[in-house]
Amino acid sequence: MMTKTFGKSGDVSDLVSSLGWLDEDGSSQDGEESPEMRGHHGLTMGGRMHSCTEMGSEDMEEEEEEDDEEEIGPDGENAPKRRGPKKKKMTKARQERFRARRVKANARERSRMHGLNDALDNLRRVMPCYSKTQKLSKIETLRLARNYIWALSEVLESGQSPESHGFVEMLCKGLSQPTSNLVAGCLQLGPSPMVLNKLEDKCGGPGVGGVGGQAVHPLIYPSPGLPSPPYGSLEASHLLHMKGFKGPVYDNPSPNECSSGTPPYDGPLTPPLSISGNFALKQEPSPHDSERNYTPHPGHHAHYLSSHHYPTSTAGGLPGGPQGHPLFQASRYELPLDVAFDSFTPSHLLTSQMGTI
DNA sequence: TAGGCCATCTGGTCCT
DNA sequence: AGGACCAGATGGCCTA
Repeated sequence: MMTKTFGKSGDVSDLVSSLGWLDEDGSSQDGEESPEMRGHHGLTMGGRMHSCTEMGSEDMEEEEEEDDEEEIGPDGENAPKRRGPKKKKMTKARQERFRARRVKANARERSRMHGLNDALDNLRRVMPCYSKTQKLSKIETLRLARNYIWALSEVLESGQSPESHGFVEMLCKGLSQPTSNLVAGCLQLGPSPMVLNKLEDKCGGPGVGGVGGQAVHPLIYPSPGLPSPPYGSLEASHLLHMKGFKGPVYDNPSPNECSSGTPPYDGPLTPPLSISGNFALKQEPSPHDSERNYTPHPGHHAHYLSSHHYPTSTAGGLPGGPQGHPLFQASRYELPLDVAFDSFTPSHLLTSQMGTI
């Protein structure tokens, strides 16, 4: 591991261990270095450290000197004195301060990324087809969110029905095929009889409540006589109480818009109508709060990943690509059994469940 | 096995 | 000086 990592860097492993890199940040409580540290030892020491201002190569050479008080130039005693300001020696005290700063910075960075992920998770919850186990990837979540805002704005402006293909196509614009299939399946526009059967199994049948006693979105089970889900009032204007439905008002996207796996941002997509006033945010406790106290574990990645499944975007076709629009293809992606449509309630979620995004 | 996605560490930069 | 933010790099896990 270390030998492999430092293979190109020469013998710096001694330096690394002398600096205490293997046991920083509590990441190696049992004395083993974490995988992350393994990787970054090689990176830091082997390459980028040369441009580091905090610990430049000269400082590193100084660090190799166990005696803090000796001052020997990089090339030995006979080396000409450097011009310019003298670099501070990396004494042990400085090393310790540096490590302490680094440890704190790492913790802050972790916390920051956790916050970012929490916000992303909150965003997932207000997206169509939220599933606790089949989470959308980060990039797909952002794309779907963009499309969702755009589609809702279109609904408000043009009166387009949220049940139309146009609405769903707007939602799926630029998404990967698996995600598009997921959305289409959620909105019952895709080839989803099997999917719906699964959902019925899970939900107790169309219109019979939702997962865990939560409401089923009426777009999925628009049968008459369904109990009114506990939506707020805004969703009525957004999605559910659309009057004067004029049928699909969808403008087909340009042929090249969905022709790549990671479609570039196709223009400003400025929503025609501002709905910013609908975002009355109310923070709810995050499910990750209990994970805030980071306890590094060799298998923490496995633990995380084993409990989250992401629809991979590598499954071939792309929207508008050679395989055609995903909404009208045979489903290659099955919905998870626990897809929770209760989150597909735009306004009440926006007003009551939406955390800080 | 390759590719996607992820968490993490890290150094640089900017700001207070 | 220290914190926030960012991007690069790395390795692990999962899936096709």
